[in-house]
Amino acid sequence: MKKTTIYDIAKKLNLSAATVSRSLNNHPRISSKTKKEVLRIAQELHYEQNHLAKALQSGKSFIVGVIVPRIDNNFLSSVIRGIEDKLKDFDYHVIICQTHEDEEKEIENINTLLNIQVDGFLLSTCLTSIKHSELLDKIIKKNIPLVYFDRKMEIEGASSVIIDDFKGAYLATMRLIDNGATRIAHFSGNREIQIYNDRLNGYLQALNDAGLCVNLDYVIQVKSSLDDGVEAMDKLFNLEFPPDALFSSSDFAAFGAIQYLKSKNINIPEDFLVFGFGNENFTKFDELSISSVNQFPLEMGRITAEVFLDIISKSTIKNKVVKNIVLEPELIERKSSLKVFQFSGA
Amino acid sequence: MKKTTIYDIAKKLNLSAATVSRSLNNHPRISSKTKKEVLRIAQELHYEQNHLAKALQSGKSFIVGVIVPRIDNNFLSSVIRGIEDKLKDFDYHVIICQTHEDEEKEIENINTLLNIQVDGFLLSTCLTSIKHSELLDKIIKKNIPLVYFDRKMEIEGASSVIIDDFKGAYLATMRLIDNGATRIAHFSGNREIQIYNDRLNGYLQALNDAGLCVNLDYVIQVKSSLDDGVEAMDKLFNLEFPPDALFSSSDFAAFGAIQYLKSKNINIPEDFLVFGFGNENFTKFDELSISSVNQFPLEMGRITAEVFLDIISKSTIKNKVVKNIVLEPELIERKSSLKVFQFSGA
DNA sequence: CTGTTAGCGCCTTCAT
DNA sequence: ATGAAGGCGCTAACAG
Repeated sequence: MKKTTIYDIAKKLNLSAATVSRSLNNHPRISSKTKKEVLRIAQELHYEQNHLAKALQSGKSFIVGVIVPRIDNNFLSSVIRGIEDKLKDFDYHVIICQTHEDEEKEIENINTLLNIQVDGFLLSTCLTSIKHSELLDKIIKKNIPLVYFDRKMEIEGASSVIIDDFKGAYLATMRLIDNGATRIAHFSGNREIQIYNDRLNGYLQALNDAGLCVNLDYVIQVKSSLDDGVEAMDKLFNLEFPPDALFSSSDFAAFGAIQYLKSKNINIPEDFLVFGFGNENFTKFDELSISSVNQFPLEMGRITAEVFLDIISKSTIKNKVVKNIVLEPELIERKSSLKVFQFSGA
Repeated sequence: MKKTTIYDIAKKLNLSAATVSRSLNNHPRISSKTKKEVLRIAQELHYEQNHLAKALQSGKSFIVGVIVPRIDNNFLSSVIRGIEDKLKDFDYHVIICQTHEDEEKEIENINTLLNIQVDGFLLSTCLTSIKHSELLDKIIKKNIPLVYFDRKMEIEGASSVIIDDFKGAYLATMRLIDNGATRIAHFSGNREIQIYNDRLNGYLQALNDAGLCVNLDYVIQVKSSLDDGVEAMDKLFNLEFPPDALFSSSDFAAFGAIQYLKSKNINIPEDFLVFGFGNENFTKFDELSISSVNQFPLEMGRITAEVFLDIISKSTIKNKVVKNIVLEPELIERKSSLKVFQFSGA
């Protein structure tokens, strides 16, 4: 059986397709009698709007493209959920693309989404070099809303929703210091990516403010993976003076670090303090109990979607809405960074 | 600047839009000279095909909908990656929806995807009751390819790509028995979902074949989460005769079980053997080293996509292609299920 | 309040 | 080998 269109229901009611269309869209100056009839017949005939036709006609696809490094972690999948939850009330659909931290793949994804004419880009980017600014400019030029979340780039005309990574890092490091650490190592990410650079700077600032000297041997760049955490920890413990604490910009790497420490029978938090970042699901489990920084992923997703909707609805050709939102991080302290009481006789 | 269409390039070349369209689609009876010119001008004008128009015209959206319980685990995100990798070579795009194990949400997702006229459904379903068969029938009636992966339902006309869950469970349980376990507990999932039922049956069959008696107190239904694993383990150890091994249909729950055991100073594998299912990333780490069943997610995704492409290309109105593929599981044995040698003087 | 017309961009008969 | 015409389903502009 053929799909029913507005023409079918127009014919049945001796109306024009335009009137049917208007009725369906609840146009103000259509008699409510007509509207009711149209609605009735529409149901009767199991009418369903053809989004494709509407999209072609309106120039909008009602699809937004979400590009992330990967989806198999709690943080990003929660952000995505936040985005979806918000957007579904506005009839937008979401296409998710993964870059696997590969810049080429991200370019490819952007082009694909450009191709299917998404109405907006929501990006947690892994792009670093400015050689890609051309592509991003294309998005801006085409007036497609571009909202970064978590990981942004500085692009004229792009919006962003991030947390204050510097602050999160600063506070986390400070907690380690407060709790007695003096030789704090740091797992950094790719420093061309702003969040990792910010976290590094927060860490450095905290050391500085506490009057601790910075040992660059303690700063190691890792990928957000357990393997890298293990390996990096091994490096640190082959130094002449190994650290006594770790602030990791990745929970996964922190997990790896803890694996390593346990294998060496180094006790946490008695002998070594650990603070992670991201508040991944596994951090809260007893055996790990990793202190971490909460980035409020659901909220971040929701707000990212809201910024997009704002741009869509309020932007004019003359006046482009651009929002840059910074969320507050929250420290979640678990066993791994607990203060160890020293019974110094006094 | 306006988007360039085939008309623009037709005008520039004094050709008809039809010829341009044919050239772009590499139609056989267009002179190669014309084709070349069209291609040249197309590039010059930065022509990009309007997918929406093509979709409207062809009745195809070039989008396939993927519905999964959740994306934040290794198995499903890898399957999705496999799907994407395969499909992108055929110009199909993927929309991912999460159900969070909520049947209502799955229905909602299916309706949404139906609405945007996806060209196919790739489902890892959480639907159990047959009350939904109506909706699924709608998909079949509309002749939209429906391919289940991992979790299937028995629907006339639907295809599926799954692993042999029964066999995986049977073999895993058998290994535990071979390695000395006699009181093997099982974490089951929702048994209305076929994979969990199959795994349960594999477990039961193995016990039976080994001449071990079944103790239903040892079979506990859990969600695929650490919390549930901890809780279930607590239940088991409050039994008069606690088990000496666990076959869990979820790695996450197995992880939880191990957390519990460690907190009780029960050593693995000396005092207790564990076998999981899914080969999640974390299973391979030293502290855990959980034996598990590999489901070859990348391959499963690829094959699922291939089945879809097969259906698309080979199905006729008379002859509907239906494929049901069962992959072989692979046992991955790690420390958690190792045989413990008993020095029985003999 | 409703009808007519036209067009979004593409492809596909049917001609030539 | 190419052109002309029509239509996919919908909405917006212009009438009345």
